[in-house]
Amino acid sequence: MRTAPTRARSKASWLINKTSVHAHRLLTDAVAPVGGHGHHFLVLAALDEFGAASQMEIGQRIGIDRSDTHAIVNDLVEQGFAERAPDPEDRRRNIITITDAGRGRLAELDRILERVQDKLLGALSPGERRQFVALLTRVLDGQEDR
Amino acid sequence: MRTAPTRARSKASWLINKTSVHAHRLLTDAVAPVGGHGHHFLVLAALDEFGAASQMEIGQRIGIDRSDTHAIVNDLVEQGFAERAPDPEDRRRNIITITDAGRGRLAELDRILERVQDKLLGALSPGERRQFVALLTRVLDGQEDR
DNA sequence: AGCCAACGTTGGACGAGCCAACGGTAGTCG
DNA sequence: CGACTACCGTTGGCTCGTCCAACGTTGGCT
Repeated sequence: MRTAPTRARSKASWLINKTSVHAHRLLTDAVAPVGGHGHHFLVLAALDEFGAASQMEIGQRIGIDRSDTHAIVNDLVEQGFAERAPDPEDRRRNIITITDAGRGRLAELDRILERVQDKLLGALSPGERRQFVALLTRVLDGQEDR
Repeated sequence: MRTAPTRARSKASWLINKTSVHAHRLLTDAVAPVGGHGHHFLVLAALDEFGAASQMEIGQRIGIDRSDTHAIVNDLVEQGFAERAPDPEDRRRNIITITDAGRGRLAELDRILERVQDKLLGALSPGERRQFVALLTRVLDGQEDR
């Protein structure tokens, strides 16, 4: 691997984009064998942590478009990891509920993703990983409210 | 903005992917007004730092496919920022050379990208930025050689 | 001479993120 | 009550970045 230009390697934006490609591939490769998808984990995590919610709310929480949320929820319902029911109090909405099988699936995906973190952050010590995640969180939060 | 699930926010892979979307948008938005492209900067930076090179070598350095390198070099040649000439010693190759105008363009894009870094890392102090870039570099390098 | 590898070029596949439009529902205001 | 507006889910499609396959040309090897 020939070295990239110094000017590029000093730009955080370039480092992030390049690393993101690797991270994304690690994630999809790790989750594909069990018939999963990166977004499945996010939706299940949101349902588990915040309880049943409308598709709109889920999409806002995990930061994806409502049309994509629709497709992900379809998958989860098909696989028995979530249930979709119309909201009796507001029939415009669907209420999505996580099932017991869904909680099991969430745990499975969580374990898989933890291994992905290990592969991704293998070059860092545990302390550095925490530092990295902390800095990254602040960078991301600084972007979200604009 | 509703908060994302804790499980997601603790995963470096998710943070990186999400931040990458913001970084990429900041980059393209900043570079579009001058008729540029993120990859233009990379190719020019490689030519400036390592001298004239084949398209293959450029692509390997900045980590993009040769077909995409082809398109980027086309742009740069059209705009007068680079020149493409067949290699007299190996006629399979093209030798790409940066022009004086190309060096000026590189400086312009570099200034623009520095402002992008400021927007992206606005939440971090100068010392934290250096730390962040250092950690990110190690993470990326750990992925490249696999 | 014959075979294989390298390079540039072209075309296209694939997924992620995003947007527009529609029907159905709820809330609001005259 | 009726009209208007806003919201949600659903469907379809657009754009861009990344990647791969195939081809013709050229060079190296035996």
